Amino acid sequence: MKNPEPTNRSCGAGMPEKMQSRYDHTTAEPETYKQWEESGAFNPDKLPDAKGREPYTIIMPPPNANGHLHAGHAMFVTIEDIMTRYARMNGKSALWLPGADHAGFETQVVYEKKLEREGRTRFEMSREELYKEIMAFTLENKSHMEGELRSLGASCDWSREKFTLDPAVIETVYDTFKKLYADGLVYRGKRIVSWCPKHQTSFSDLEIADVERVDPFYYLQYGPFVIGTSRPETKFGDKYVVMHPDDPRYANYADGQKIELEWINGPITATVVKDEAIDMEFGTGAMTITPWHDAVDFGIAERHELDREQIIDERGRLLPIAGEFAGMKIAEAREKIIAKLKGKGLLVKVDEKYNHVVRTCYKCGTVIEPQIKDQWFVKTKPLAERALQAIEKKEVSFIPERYETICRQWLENIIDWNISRQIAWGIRIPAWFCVRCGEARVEPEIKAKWFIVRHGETDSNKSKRLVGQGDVPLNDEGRAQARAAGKKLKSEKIDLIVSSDLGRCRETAAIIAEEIGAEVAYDPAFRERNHGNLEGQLREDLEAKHGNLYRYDERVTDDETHKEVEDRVWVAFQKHRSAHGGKNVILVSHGGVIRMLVKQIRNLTPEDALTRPSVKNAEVLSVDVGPTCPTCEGDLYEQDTDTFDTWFSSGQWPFITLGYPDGKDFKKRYPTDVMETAGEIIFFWVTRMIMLGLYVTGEVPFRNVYLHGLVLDAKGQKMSKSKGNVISPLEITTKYGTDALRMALVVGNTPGTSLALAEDRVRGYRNFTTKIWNAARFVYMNRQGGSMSGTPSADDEKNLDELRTVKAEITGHIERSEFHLAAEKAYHYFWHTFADKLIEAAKPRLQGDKTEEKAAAQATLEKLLLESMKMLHPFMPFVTEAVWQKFRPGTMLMIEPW
RNA sequence: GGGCAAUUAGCUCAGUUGGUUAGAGCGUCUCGUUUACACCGAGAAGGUCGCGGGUUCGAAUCCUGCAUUGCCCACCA
Repeated sequence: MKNPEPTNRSCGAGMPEKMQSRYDHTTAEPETYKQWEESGAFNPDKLPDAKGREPYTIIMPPPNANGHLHAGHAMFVTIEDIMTRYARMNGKSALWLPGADHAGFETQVVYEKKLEREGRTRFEMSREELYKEIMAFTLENKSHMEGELRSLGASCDWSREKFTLDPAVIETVYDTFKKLYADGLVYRGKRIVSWCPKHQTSFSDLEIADVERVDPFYYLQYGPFVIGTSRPETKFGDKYVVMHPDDPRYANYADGQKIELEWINGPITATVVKDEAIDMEFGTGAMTITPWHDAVDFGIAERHELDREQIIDERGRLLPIAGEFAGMKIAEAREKIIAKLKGKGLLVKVDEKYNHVVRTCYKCGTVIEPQIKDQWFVKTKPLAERALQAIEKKEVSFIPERYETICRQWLENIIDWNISRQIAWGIRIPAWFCVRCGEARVEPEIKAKWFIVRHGETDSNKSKRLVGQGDVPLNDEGRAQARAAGKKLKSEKIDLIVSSDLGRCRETAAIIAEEIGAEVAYDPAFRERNHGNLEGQLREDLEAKHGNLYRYDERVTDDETHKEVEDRVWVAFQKHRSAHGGKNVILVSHGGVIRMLVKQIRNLTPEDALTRPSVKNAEVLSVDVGPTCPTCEGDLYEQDTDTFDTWFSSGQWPFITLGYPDGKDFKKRYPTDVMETAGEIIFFWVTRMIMLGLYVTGEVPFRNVYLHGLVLDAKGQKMSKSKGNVISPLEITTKYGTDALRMALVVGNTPGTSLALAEDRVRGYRNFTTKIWNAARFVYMNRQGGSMSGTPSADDEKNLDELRTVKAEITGHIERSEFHLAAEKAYHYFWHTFADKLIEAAKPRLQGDKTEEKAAAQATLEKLLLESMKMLHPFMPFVTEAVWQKFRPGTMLMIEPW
């Protein structure tokens, strides 16, 4: 139980203020932080003598704004804050620039889990809705995260804080992408990518976790060959059998030779291919290939220009090529396929305990299903070569040094970087595709936007009656739909609405116009198809009588053909387009009309146009008008829906945050002094910052890289939510104080190695905090109305000398980034020299009756104490500041000269 | 299959360029209710520095081999 202390105010006026007998970090820490922040001294431009100071800059690795800080964050805050505080006290213009990362994929995964708990899914939401919700979620978490950084004592300059989705950040990221594109270093390629069927996105190689598994391995009879596979479900399309050119067992077969053979779903023609990628030692030395779903096979197919067929869809189900197995999930299909093969006598043998490595999604553990997809890639070789040169020339140095080799080896073996992610949360890729031919263009000039909206629901729609040019009104649902569409379009700058003049479109257009405040022009050319005497009849009755109603240029009876609609509508559309030039226009029309409009816009075949699902009531399609496409002469585009891999933007963080290219900070502070971050993200982040920094600015982004290890639990195990051994830094600081946690994280922790965080250790440093407070209280108690002075004795001089020696050693340690040694030395000096020995030795002198002696002893103690506070301040900023201000009211230890 | 790191007191870890009796925190034991502090003080026990070789006047520290553990990388169907 806490013993109630009289408050300071209750002391009589004129009496020296007493120090409370116990230091209460829970109240002192937030107050002190507030005072620091309000003083403005986190901002180097507001430090005393700001102009004469030499720049010192650390860019904070932006924590993910999707949750709370973990122990690893506490580690980086501690180390970077030590660096910053020391630099500031040491007379530098110390800037520690904070930030927050939108963490694209990670955050979307977190948010999807939240949706799942609420019984929702992103696949039912529009991209915009999802983005908006995640943004709200992220901004809320971002502010929590910032509060947590404050409570850890981070002396960073909040006035310069950046978020990875700030407009200025996005602009620079776009500029970099454009530059890469112009230099031929970014390309769009049909390439095999690592696809997660659950998350519906592709990954870079770094996001794949290899897992060892035991699975059955099947030997199958493939014509005259026996092939081995652990994945029979991919074998449907296998029509190439590959072997090593030097394999004597297959010397009789020639490259290109055709062989007829019986396969899973009937006879096929197989082609022999000879390729050196084959390992003669493995299995039978012959294998069939599935280029669409395997990276090695893809490589072979590339070299020999072989056909590729997709067997498995994006959700992990078999496609029609699998015949009777189509639609099945892989696990289900595998057994059945094997059963069938066995039935046909094609199963030679099974090795039940085959040990192999399976590539899985690092987030959900789902087996990665390689797919061939169009993605954006960065050609990393030239960038990596430049980075290697810089490392070679020691323009960047690493602590610990071994990371230099690790980094170099990775850069030497780098492969192209897939930077597109199929998620909504992130920076959308500034590329547009020609809707006619699919050609990609980076940031074309968009002259206008067209939105095509189908009218809202009518009772006829609902009852499935054929209504063409008949004039029917919207029903209540239809009006609500129109209203919703209007609201959605509000943010677009619409100049004009063009509408069919039939009632249901008029009404829809009017409601939208009301929402967005634009004029409406009517044009009968956009009326629905004229159904002639079929008008008003039930669709199913007509289908029963006439068969398929979706015919292209053939009448059912006396109705208008789709082709005629197409011609009429396309002429009208083109006429309006030229009339309304650069305007943003909404076109309100009918299902049949939109179908034919889409056919023209996308250059679809009649069959494709007529079989695709119709647009829903009040559904909004959009298309951008851009420059004439050099390939097909179309000028309509739609923007890529993919977003950048989050590391593509954070890889540019140092120069972005400093305001490249013209910012004052950029000119003064780039390259920065230190990049301090977790060793585990060296490939994800550090190497990419070096590559992109050099590429964009011509200089390395930082001179030094300091990498810390993992923070483990007390038993030395990796913390993870699933293990339930996660230590929350906030719980620890609430219990023992931030100063104690910081000491526990820094003492005994060498750079690059992991640290087990045991609560006992934190408690030990909490005790140290108390020790500091009490020693200070003793010294304070003995001053009589203020600091005293007296001629120091020989012993005093010796003690002051010793302190100077210790301080010089600590300074050396800090300068060499040996924070663990510096902290321990300061700790040891304070407790076991200053408190245990020097205070005890001074007691008789203080209690004696010689005033001069007393004053000298007191003055020395005070000097030793305050110097100790300075030495300890970078490590334990809170308690040292509190003590300092008791002795030197009106000043701030944080900005005292070291 | 490669690469890297670690192996020091019961536990978690320091030990900077090789130099006198190898350190810290926590834990254990003994003593101490001395007016800064029991979230304390004084003291103690506890280590053949993973194992084997080598270099050296001298090795926890450098070299080499081995063992164990952990991490990273890698397209064997």
